[in-house]
Amino acid sequence: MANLQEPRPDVSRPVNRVVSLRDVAKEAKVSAATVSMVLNGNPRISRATATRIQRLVERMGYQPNRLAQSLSSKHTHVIAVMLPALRHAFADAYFGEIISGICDKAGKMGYKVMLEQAKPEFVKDKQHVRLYERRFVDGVLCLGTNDRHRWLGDFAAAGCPAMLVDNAVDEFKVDSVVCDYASGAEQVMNYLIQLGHRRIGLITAGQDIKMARRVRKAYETQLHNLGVDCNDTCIVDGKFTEEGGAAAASKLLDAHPDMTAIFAGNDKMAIGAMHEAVRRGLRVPADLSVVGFDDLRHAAFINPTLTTIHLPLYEVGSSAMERLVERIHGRPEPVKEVLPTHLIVRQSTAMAKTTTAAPGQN
Amino acid sequence: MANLQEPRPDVSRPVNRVVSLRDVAKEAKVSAATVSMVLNGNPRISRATATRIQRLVERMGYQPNRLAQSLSSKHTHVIAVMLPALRHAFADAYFGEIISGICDKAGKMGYKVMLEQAKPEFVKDKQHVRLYERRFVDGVLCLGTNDRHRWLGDFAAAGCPAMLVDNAVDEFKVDSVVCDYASGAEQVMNYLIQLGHRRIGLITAGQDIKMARRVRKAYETQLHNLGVDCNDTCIVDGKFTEEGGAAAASKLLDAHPDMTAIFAGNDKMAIGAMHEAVRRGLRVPADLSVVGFDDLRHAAFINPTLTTIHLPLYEVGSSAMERLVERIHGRPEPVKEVLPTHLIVRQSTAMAKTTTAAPGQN
DNA sequence: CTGAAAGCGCTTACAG
DNA sequence: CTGAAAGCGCTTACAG
Repeated sequence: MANLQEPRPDVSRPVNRVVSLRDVAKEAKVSAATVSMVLNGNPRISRATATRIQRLVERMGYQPNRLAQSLSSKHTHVIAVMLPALRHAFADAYFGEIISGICDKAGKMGYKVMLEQAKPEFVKDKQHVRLYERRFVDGVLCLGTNDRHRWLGDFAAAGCPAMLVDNAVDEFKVDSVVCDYASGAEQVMNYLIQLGHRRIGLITAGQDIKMARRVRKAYETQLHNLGVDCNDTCIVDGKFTEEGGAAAASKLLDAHPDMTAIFAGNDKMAIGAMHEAVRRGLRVPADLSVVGFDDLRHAAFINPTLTTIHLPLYEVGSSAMERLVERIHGRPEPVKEVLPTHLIVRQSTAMAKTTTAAPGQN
Repeated sequence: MANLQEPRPDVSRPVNRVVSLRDVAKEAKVSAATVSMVLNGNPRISRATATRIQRLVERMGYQPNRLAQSLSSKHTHVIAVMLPALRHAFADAYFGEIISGICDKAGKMGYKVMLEQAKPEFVKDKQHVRLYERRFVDGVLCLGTNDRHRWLGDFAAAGCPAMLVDNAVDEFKVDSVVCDYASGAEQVMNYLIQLGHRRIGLITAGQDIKMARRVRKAYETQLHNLGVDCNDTCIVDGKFTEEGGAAAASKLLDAHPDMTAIFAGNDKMAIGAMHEAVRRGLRVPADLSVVGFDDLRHAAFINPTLTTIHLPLYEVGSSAMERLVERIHGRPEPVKEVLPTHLIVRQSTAMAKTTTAAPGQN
């Protein structure tokens, strides 16, 4: 009769309790260390024991507690994505595309992704480094950075692996993976000039962002080489937004009624510019050509569809993730990766008016 | 002379090693438990010791290791956001707006947010529950779900706090916070009918999504009450995308050349529909009124600007986060929250052609 | 090839 | 009001 007690569940171990490494070890009559090594593929364990234990793990439905794993192993297998403190950062197709690349690659590499926003108090409290110091993550990917983000220097100081995504900052030695903005801007300018445009306006934004400065630089250089004088009234800040783009276009068109083309530093500003042009009764592209930069999804669905530079944002995210993990694993060389961009010609651009008047031109 | 050794740094403790609870305790000449309790605001510790230790913590720059904290305390203070397995889920303004609300609220509540995508293999391997079982997170927020997502039932079975965001599923008892889709659709239909529209097409999508079914239901009921016969050729699936919306509009306009209004189940499809209308030489809104659903940011920046239903997505995300934490803390009552929606009238809608012909109407 | 022990850095009862 | 001990669930040397 006393034997009847045996199958009774142990009170100190509720039936539904999650099974631990020790439970498996006990069941297999080996040490916890052995089970751990089997799970981690340590070749020291004999194939026989390994398969026997693997089966048992399967059968018992054992799931390692990652807190314990990480506490022991010192690796969290989590990385943080830092977004800028913009109200619509998460709803922004630009960041979304990068994050998509990051998450897909992370999944494949066995990493999890934590989302953070670089709000003022957050960085003031050094939370961005705490993320690493307190063992939330193994490294940080920074999106939407600019030169004023002095907290970027904190990562190196704390020994936290970090990488800038689609931007670079000279001041701090931080790794980066970026799109080739300079080449993109050159392609736009070459194309517009080929179409006969001379009076070309630039809607720029974020001159504290190195990549944006490169676009402006390329624009100025091309016009300069052409002998077109481009004073500052040809360049207006559009704040990266549709509203800003519309306002900037308004300023440009007021100052230069003869303007035949507008090159915007991103698709959103280009869309705002087109909006403003239409509001003024201008036809796009007949009266005004508009070019964007980004190739966001809906650039192909506005009216007219937008000529723009395609940025390989998904690939930039994916590659940045990969490089960051290499850094985490101790790769010493600094990373400076540049991915190619290319022009997508759609409906928002046409020959400049003056040139179309010339005979023999098609 | 032997005393000279004392200040020499202990070899077993590298100078740069991160300071631990024990280091603080040793320095303060109290037990680790005491320091821990001070940090956790346990009132058992005298004010004197508490402030003394707090100052020391500050001075030594102590940062608690959250892995150790979580392993002991059983709380991770992390929640997961599960996105659907769509290629552009992260770049989608709809999800972005919700995530924004979630992250802001999470930050305020001391929670971190982990990003996951419900890819087929992910859910097949039960990774969505593992997230909880393996102690990555304390709970899960599910976005973009539908009736075919049978894995939603796994959360309850595993005792994992979970919540559906902006959708509900009858089959499983999962909490939810949603926008009032039924009321939104009613507002659209009332408005269009008031404008004199009778031949109204519906571009729908995701009939395996309860919220989408509610929109369709409201559409059908309103037309039925009006005595307008609406056969199935008035309802076309647009797959939630611009392309799908354009194709759906094409079908609708082919089948019903007399159609004066199209109501799309989301803004993207509405934009696609407008695109198709313009392609056919129809003027929006003069020839065809188009109404969207979502009120995404760029709905106000397309041409013409889009009349649509505003969905409080940020608030839905924020509220879902709050409710989830309540659930994690043991709140027993199931959550079914519904947030109000409202019509935003912009430029894409006008009086129906036939009615404008009638005298005395304004 | 495997085990026993120590340790990761906290929190939580249990004493006093 | 505070301390010593046990424990969270793993991994990593150290032995043999």
